[in-house]
Amino acid sequence: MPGQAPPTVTGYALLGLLSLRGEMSGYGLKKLADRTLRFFWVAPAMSHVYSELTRLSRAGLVTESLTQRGGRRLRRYSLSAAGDLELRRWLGEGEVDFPILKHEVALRLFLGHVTGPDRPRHLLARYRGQLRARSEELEAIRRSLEDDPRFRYAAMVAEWGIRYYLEEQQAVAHISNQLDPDRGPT
Amino acid sequence: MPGQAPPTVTGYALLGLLSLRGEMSGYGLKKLADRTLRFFWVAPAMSHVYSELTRLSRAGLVTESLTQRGGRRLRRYSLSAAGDLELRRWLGEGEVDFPILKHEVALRLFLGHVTGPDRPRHLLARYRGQLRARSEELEAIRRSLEDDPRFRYAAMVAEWGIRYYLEEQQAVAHISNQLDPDRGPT
DNA sequence: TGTAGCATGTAAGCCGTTACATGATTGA
DNA sequence: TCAATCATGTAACGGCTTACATGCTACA
Repeated sequence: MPGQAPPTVTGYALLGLLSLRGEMSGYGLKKLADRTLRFFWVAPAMSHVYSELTRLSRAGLVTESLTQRGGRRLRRYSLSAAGDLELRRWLGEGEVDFPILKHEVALRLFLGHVTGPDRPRHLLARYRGQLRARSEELEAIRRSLEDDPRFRYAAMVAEWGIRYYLEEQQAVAHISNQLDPDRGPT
Repeated sequence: MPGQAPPTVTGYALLGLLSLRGEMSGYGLKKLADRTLRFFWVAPAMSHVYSELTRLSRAGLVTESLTQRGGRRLRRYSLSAAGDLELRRWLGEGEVDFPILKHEVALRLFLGHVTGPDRPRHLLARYRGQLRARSEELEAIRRSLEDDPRFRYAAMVAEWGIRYYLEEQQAVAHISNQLDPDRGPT
């Protein structure tokens, strides 16, 4: 069977979540992704999780177990031996892209010459609030990860994120100062 | 003419570049994007720039001027009055998404329980080198922006980026320490 | 009794990519 | 004269999204 396309990065990320938690439903996987992957990769849409899981299953990297509970069919996925191997292979292998940032706030600051300083100033203020909210969210998650050695690496990534959000708040404060009306540009 | 889809964010970004620099070729726009947008939005593929420009042109937001120079046709684009208006409208309007980060290094650290600490440690070291290179690149760009009030906002974004790369280097150092063999996890 | 959460999917389409194709100009 | 850079596109396709469709279960 030639032309089996390798999984996408998101596919591997899902394999990784399964390796962390064991058997899960697509729905559960989505919720877990929202608590983890979302902060440094993507928050995949529900439908995307399902289609990705279908592909992984066809490739033999996850196994499905279909159960009936009441009137509801429940499909649980877990990492197959082949999936575990393939995940390890991918993790050990070469090319890792430099991170990509899609930062609309920065884009709008960049275009400040069109709007004048008021608009970026306002957006920066809002962004700061969002950063605070995100910080708290992520800190709650990090606390929930504490003291379980299995989640040690997850906790490190969470701390990295918290640190980033903090620094970002300071950067925003600094820029807002520069945009201050007193010392302000046109 | 109903059903004219509004430009994408990247479309607006290109309008913004035109507003900053005036008349440019698709090729020139791509090069400019690589020195600016790349750091906080995307580095659009050459072909993407052209197709986006075609759409903007059809929507009347940019005007084309086709000239012949030797055996080569040169198509230059500039912001139309409608484009300028639409750009201002968009910049002034609501919803700005929270930044999205696609961070493969973080993903691989997150999955450290699969590989053990050596692999993330190695990737982190490489990442640090890339961060240094990027820092220098961006610092050169920022210097090229100095002392021109038109580029004031662009310079602020460049400084923001430099600051981010610096903080990221420190974070990486911190994490690498935690992964140190002496105090190391399994 | 109603609603929030659990649960599983299909269809259509957009944004952006890589691969392919072509050729002129500048300067070492 | 050769390579790098300038310059303009088309075709195919991939990853991910939104909108749509359906229905069970727990609990207030």
